[in-house]
Amino acid sequence: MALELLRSVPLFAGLEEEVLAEVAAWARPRHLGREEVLFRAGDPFRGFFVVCSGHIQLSRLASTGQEKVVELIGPKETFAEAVLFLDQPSYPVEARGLAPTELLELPAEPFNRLLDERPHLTRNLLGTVSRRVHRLVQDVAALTLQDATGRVVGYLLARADQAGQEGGRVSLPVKKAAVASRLGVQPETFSRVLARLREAGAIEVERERIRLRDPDRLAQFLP
Amino acid sequence: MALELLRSVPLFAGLEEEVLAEVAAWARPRHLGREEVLFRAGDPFRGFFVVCSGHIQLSRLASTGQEKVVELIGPKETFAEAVLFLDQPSYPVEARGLAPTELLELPAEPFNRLLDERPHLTRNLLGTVSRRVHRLVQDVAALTLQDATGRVVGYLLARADQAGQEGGRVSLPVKKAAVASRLGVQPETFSRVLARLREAGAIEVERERIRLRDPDRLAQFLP
DNA sequence: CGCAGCCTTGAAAGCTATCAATACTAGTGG
DNA sequence: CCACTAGTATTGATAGCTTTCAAGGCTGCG
Repeated sequence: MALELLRSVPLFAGLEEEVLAEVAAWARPRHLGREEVLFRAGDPFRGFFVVCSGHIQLSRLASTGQEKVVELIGPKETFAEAVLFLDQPSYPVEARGLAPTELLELPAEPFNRLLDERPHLTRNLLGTVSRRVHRLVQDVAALTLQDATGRVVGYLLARADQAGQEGGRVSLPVKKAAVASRLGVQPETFSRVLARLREAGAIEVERERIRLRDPDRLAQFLP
Repeated sequence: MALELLRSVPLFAGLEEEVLAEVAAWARPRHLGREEVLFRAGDPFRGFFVVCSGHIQLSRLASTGQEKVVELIGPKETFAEAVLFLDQPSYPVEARGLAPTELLELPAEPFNRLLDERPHLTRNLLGTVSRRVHRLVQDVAALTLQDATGRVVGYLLARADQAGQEGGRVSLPVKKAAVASRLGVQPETFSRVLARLREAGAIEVERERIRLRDPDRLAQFLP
């Protein structure tokens, strides 16, 4: 049920039940198949989204055909909220499903009105967008201050923290090429880095499951 | 005068005079010398800032001593607004003056209260932070999809648009090494790229002033 | 069983960083 | 007014990392 899910989304944390219900009433369920495009860069803004299950890839395309994955979005995460407030509301990236994915679409207009009535929601939204700024700044720094190995190690350690899985088990959310692009690396390089970490005894790789067998040794690969 | 300046800051655009006056009353003037540090990464958040004159460099330091300039802030621009809304309010970057700089510091607390009373201000703030997200996404994409030449050309063209100086005159806001770092390039590479563009007849360089003599030819250097 | 997609591995090329030296500028003090 | 100096920018040569191109291996599905 939509309401159930919304409650666990940080953006809606701490909201009164009635507000939550109102949001849920507006939310439009959407399904997205594997490799299916939700919107393209430049499309006019209609609303933003909450992921219920599955994974979304936000990417930017170069004129050469290359693409860079800007972000990978998983369950209970929102995306495109910041587009609401741009002067020219059009999506700056492309969104595509990486697997069969269930979404909720939150249309711009009713949400916009709700913001004016509910300061708490607005405050949450500012927090969400601000965290995104923070993460992007980290990404920019990582892309210039760290080499490929450093970025991969940083990603693994961050994911181990966040997932909180004991024993340092990390599982890549999507196919490796997408993670590689997210980290600003070619798939081949990503594979080679993992191989080197494995040979060094820092990790064990089995399919998309990675065990951080020696986090300290792993951390030594950071610049 | 502070009030005069605030009026021209996008963040405060369209606000009632009384609100503007209130903000101005709280604003604390600060002076920053060349290379003087305003705050370091990790310092507890006290407030955010408006640049009156001069230039600020926001940078992130690696453990190796290297630094990456995340953003260059000029007159009438604000920075660190997004830090207000992080769960753990501490500055994620270092701010340093690149020249003698006049600032206004807007302390967190009174501002926070004002936000709850003034939806318009909150809306502006969301717009400002969202634009920052947008720019950062562009930066991330540029760092991975374009080579050094592409990023320099992109920067020159963007600055020519924004400055709106006729005849395509661009002047670098600060010393070249800072601009280079902002673009994710070493100073030597930046110098070489400019030299190549000059030899190709696309630009003329004189000190920190650059003339875009042939924007079309310049654009051909983009990937 | 065979095919398609994904991942891995190898070799070579390209771009950028790094190290080093020189030119240049601006600000300082004689 | 000129010489000096420190900071800044340019240029050259080399090394290193990553990308690119190519081929082989693995897996899951029809």
